Amino acid sequence: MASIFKNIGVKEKWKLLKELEATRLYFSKNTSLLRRISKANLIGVLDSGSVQIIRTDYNGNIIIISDLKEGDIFSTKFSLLDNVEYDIIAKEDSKIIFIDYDYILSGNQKKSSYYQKFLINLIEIMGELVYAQNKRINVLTRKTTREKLLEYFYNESRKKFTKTFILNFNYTELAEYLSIDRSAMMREIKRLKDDKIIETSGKRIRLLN
Amino acid sequence: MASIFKNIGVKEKWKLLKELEATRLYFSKNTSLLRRISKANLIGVLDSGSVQIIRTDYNGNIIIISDLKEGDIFSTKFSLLDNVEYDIIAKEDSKIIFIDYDYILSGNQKKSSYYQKFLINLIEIMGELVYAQNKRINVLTRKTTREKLLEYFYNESRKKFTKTFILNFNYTELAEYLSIDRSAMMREIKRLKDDKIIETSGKRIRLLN
DNA sequence: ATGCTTGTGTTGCATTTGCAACTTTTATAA
DNA sequence: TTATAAAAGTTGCAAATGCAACACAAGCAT
Repeated sequence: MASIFKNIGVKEKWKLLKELEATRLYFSKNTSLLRRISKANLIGVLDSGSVQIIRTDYNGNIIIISDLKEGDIFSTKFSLLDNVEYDIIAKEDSKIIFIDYDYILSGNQKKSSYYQKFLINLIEIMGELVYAQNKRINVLTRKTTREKLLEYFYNESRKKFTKTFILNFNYTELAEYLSIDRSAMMREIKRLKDDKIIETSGKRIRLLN
Repeated sequence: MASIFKNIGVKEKWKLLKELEATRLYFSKNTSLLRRISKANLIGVLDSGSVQIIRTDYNGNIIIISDLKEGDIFSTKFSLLDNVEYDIIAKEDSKIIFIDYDYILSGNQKKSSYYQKFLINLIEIMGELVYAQNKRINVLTRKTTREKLLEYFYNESRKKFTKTFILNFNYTELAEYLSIDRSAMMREIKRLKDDKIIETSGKRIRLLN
């Protein structure tokens, strides 16, 4: 798992943050980050606590876009946080380091070894993000509920090198990930079982044949 | 628009590629890149020509995942090119530079200024990629055809600062981007017009109200 | 233990959607 | 120009899906 400060010592970390003119802000539980920070191009690093990126739809329903934990990053630039529907909320008291993204890109920093490590770590994290998003797009672009489920299951099976695996999500979350109605999903899972394509027992899924 | 060699001179570019142990390969029109390169963790930079990332579904239908042009990058790591359904095809005679992704991440290169510029450019490109993917996920996760269309239209309108704009896609491509049936999409567009929510004339869309 | 919340499992029903099969229009190439 | 291909526009219909409304189980906190 990539981390933005990987291979960077504590002292170097603070030197780096100073060079980058980073600021560390404290947010108490259930407060909005976007209420306090400008929507400029920032990268936020969750130093402690936990936050959620959420979307509020026209009905007022809240959709959790992502759950971030210590060490995770988010960005007002490449997340859709410029969009009015989106917000980011501290789920616990949290400390967040903000770094100016344009300043990173401007390249007028010293070429310190830890700065270069920081860049490499950022690339690694972004690579993981791109990969996760590609995987999600890959399932979301399937037309039917059945195809979405099977694509997701086969991917998990391939990743875990076994035909039998445990879901990372609960069923409610899986429906949200696949962006389908939960009850319709349950119905389709039953059909997959009736058709002897899968077997399930709780969160354990087994791909047959 | 970001470019991987931005702010890097021609001489420096070749020095950099040598340091990174990059190789440049030639692919003639309509040949598969994955047939010739290993599926190791590579970043490919399209030096000249054009390539497409495609997915072949179980019916044998080919879905174009992305169209790459000069300067664009792709990766066997964070695209889904490890997936058997995916392939990457030269649409014209093309020259492609391959760089080992793990080698970039290993950080055991010299701290030359052009190497740092390269890293920064890579971050910028990946940032754009993440943003584009987030935008697509944002529309794909809408439940109905109408919501998908309106979300897409409102985004375009906001981006272009006008209620009247020209589609970047043709309607066939738009349906593919939204992952919906084209005829169903056309039907819904007609309903949006009937309901006086939009007006269209060719690729020109006007949002009413 | 008791209540409360969250997740699972199910069903009926109206609506939406994909699909197939067309025609017409617009581009593109010979 | 004329063929040819690609895109736009329609429609009927069966199937899939979302939604609402449940019952029930599991987890959690007081």
